[in-house]
Amino acid sequence: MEQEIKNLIKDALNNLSIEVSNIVLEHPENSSNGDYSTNVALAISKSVERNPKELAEKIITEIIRLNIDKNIEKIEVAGNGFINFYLSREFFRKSIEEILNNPENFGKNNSLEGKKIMVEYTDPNPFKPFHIGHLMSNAIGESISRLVEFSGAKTTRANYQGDVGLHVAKAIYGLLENEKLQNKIGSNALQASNIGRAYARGAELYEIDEKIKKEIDEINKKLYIKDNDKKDKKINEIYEWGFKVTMEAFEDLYKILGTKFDFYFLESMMADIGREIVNDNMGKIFEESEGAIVFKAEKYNIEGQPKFHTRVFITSQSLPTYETKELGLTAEKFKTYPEMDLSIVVTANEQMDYMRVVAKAISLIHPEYEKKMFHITHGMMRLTTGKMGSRKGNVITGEFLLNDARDAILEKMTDRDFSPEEEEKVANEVSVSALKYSILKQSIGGDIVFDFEKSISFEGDSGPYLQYSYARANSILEKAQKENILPDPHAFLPEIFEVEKLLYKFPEVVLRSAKEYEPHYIVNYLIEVARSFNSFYGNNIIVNKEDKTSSYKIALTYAFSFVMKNGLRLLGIVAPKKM
RNA sequence: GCCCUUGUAGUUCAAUGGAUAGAACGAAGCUCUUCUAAGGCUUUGAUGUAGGUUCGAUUCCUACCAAGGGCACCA
Repeated sequence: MEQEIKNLIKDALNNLSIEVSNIVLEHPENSSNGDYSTNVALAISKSVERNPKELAEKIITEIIRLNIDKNIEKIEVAGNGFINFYLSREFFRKSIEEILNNPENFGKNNSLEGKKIMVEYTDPNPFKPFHIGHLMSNAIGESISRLVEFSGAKTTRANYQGDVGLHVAKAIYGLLENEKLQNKIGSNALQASNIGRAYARGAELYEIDEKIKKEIDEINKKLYIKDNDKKDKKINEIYEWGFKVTMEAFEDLYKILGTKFDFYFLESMMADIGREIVNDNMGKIFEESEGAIVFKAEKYNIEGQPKFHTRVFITSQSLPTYETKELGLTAEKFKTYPEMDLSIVVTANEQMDYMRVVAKAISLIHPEYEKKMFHITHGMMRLTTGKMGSRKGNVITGEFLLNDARDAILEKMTDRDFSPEEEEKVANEVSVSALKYSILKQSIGGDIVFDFEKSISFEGDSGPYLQYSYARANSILEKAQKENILPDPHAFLPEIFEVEKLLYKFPEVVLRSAKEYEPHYIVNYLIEVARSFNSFYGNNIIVNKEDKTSSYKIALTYAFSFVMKNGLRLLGIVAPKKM
């Protein structure tokens, strides 16, 4: 429709001998200003030295003279010279029909058709808690994965995890100090939370006790021993158990969160690969400085662009830094998935600067990778009570949040007749939705001030509100089936509802969201759609044998439920039929 | 000091250079013998400061102020 109207305007301008390179057509915020609007008369009024309102009138006359198809009800001049297009009943009727004809695919686009994309996100570390920061990365990464998938890309999901390093040694120290924490009974989550506690203890002592600091450093060195015979048996045993149990606990969480990774990359594997790359490029890209091996990226600064800086890749102790591992990781990704067109990495924005430096180094080695790497950074989770850090132990784990949200939801669900399994399943789906929604509702660059109460709220601006709207629609559809009234998008109904004016826009919103990697456009759109549907629901009796237009209202309800379901899926949220 | 983010109702967030700057929470009121009241319907309130570009600026540019992050051997 958008293109048709644009062509119409273009032809009209042509006939008036006015040339315009780019016609802007948008949806007015307020639907009383029409369904589409163009500012073209305002934009060109100066260059043609005409009054914009008069010009707009002329353009409209010309459009009407040219052709006015039955999708357009009327065209008006408004404000200072906007031209507003009002779509017809017939257009909205057809758009409902279109949704019903292909519900699964409604909203898809082919902007990334055939592209192969890998998205790396979540990245929790074994031996450390899975906290709300990881939840944030997971929600964003999963949604972006689904957005590019819905745009035609073949998408794979990757997770990169720090299985070596000081944090492991700290956790192991904590476990050695308090053997009770090594209890191997209970769920993965329970065992993992004990390990998390051991980590917090170890991290605390590392800061305040010199002697313990040395012990932990010693454990760390032992962890790097590769020869099986020389390994410390006890430490090794704890490591194997701890690694397994924390990784499995993460896996349990991914299941609840709705993520399934295709690739797991471990930091320990990347060090050697990265080191080799550094060695191969000594003198060309990397150089020695103060005993360390560094990349002096500032040599590549470009006027007007953010500046690079020097980063250490191999320390003077001859240990590879994170930069080197990242180098190895990127190489490994392209090796694992050679036909890859785009490698997206989702991390917090504190990593932005050094990722730029690493990316620069990589693109000097592999110029063909330069355009294939994309780093998406999100803000930080901030607590209303202050800063959170896993070292300080004041972390809110994903487990804890999900459990709490689920308990609150279970209390609310008492009046539905669910089997215990169903109840558990739906409660999980609703709690995930509450949390994901509170993360995805804002643009991803900024920090999120995390309010526990609000994050599990079910009212107003929330994930459960969207799910609830879907469940209500579904219950109407069940009733319609029982009463044997079939949906009919051809049935006549003179009134055009607000919800109809929104439903046809879904594909545009998806496209924009995918192009900008911004799930919040979907969120805002779904809230608007849900609100308009709830209003429609409140003011109309939809299933009614006496009402000849009932079958159209049911068709509309179907269309809404399909859009809502597809939209929620893009956010990584499941839409339960009952709640 | 330099580089990135971000400054919008009391609070948390929206607004591809457009019209009367949208929601939600909070507060006040109304609404279930109709399909899920986790709902609907009313009322209330905001663009950090100073310039510039533009027919038009929350949006773009410059300076300042404020918050957060980053800038050599941590990740």
